[in-house]
Amino acid sequence: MGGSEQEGGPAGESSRHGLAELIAERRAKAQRLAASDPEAFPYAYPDVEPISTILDAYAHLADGEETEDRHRVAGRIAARRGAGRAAFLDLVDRSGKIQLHARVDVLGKEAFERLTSLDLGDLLGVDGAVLRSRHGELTLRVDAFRILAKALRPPPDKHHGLSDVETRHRRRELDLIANEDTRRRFADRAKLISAVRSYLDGQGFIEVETPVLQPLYGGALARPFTTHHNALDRDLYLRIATELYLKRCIVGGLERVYELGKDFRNEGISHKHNPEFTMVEWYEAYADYEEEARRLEEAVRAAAQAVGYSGELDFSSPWQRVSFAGSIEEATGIDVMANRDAESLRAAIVAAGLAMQTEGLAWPQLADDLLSKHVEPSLQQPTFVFDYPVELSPLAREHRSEEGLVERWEAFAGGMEIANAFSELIDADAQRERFVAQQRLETLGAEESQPYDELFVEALEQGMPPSGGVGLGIDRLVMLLTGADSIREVVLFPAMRD
RNA sequence: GCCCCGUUAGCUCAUCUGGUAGAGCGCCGGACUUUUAAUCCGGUGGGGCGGGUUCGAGUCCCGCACGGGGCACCA
Repeated sequence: MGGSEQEGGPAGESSRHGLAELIAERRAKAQRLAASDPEAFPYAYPDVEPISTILDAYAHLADGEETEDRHRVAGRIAARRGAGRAAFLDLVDRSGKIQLHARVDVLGKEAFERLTSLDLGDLLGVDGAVLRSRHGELTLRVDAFRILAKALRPPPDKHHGLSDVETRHRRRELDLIANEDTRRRFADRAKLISAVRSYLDGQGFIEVETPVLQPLYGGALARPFTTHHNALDRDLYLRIATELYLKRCIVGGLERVYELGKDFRNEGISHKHNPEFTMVEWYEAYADYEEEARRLEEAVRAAAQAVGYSGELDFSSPWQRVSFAGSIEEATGIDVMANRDAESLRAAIVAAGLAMQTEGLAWPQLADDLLSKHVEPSLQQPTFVFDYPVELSPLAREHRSEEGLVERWEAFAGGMEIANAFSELIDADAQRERFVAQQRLETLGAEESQPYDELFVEALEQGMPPSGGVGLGIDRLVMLLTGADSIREVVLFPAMRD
């Protein structure tokens, strides 16, 4: 539907007579039910079993076999067949779907008619005996039932479901009602997050919570959202990363910390980008980026296992490893390390005949563009890209043997970046210089740079142990492990225009 | 921000060159005691918004909104 149509006002309802009538029918039924029985809609319905446990427990039942085993289920009415003196209903809960057999000779005329006059989408609780129909469908013979809630609005099509992408994202509840795939995907998301937490917890990490509202943003190169604190009468930023605060926790001696939560970046929206997204960052004293690469492999493997991933990507260790400069040279023939200023790199790009915007870009942007446009899309299988230029990585420690590089990797899979890690820069004076260099880059045309964070530098001055840190994009990992091609499919309520 | 495509009933979809907009599901009424996209009969409901061209616009033109894809931006 067009987004311009707003619900609510009498004018809006009258222009959609059909829907208004449907709602009126359902509301009248709800009122009749309430009038006929003061307890028509109970406040609770205890001892409900998941449908799937009943399906599993009676998988052995032969066609036509009946039991007197009573079970209680509850869910939403998804379909209804037959009438007269017997009817079949499909009841759906979070775990699955089961058929109900309603018989007038079991329920009596009044209750039978009350049950069969329900609408698709209504919520129903049932006590019944398990049987398998002659057609082989596991079924509950309805012995007693409670109407739990009335759906005033019609549900999506019982067979075709809801396919309109816009409605699926704006009205996620309808998507969840109509599409089992959607329900499963978000259940998988929860399992994946739980697996990552559980992995880190098991490795001695402690989960911490650092400010979302920050006086100064940092830890990534991105534009922030700004907000305002009234009592303090000052502007604050929504965090773009948790990095700097987590490192202060490492300085403080917490040794292994992680935070899993939302970051906010005020940038474009795409199938890979939502303005608020979920990231886990972990930091670990006495480890370097090699150690963290191993950890990422383990964490992702745990996540893949948790959701039973069986797709094309091979997350079994060890992942492919390439170098930043080497992968660019292989893809484009350009040696970025031999062209260390914007002028000469731009010339090399032009000479190579690459269709790329180069005007006004500083060296780091040019080098990063080469990677993201000519290398990243081809990285389908999980791959680490190692050893980035120092200009791109103001928070990473200088490479132990390669001049001009830092010890940093990014992990890619499915043509997307999923993680980023460093041997952390722990030298306070070097960090101060990097911040200054960032400010200089900004004047050379960089859109974003790392703001100078004096409090962070002072924290480093307390002495920080050699450490490794990782940031892993949860939404993108969910995309990969559930086969979603858009981040909007793995975020329950993605950002949409009003 | 730019380019391309899309928007028809509550849902899923039709509607050849401009000429009274159809179906299935749902919902309402009726038949049916093992159906499963139940079936059968009858009924109900619609062109995203705003302009323009035309005797006549869902269809052609312009603008807007929203969505999808791409670019830019963005690790």
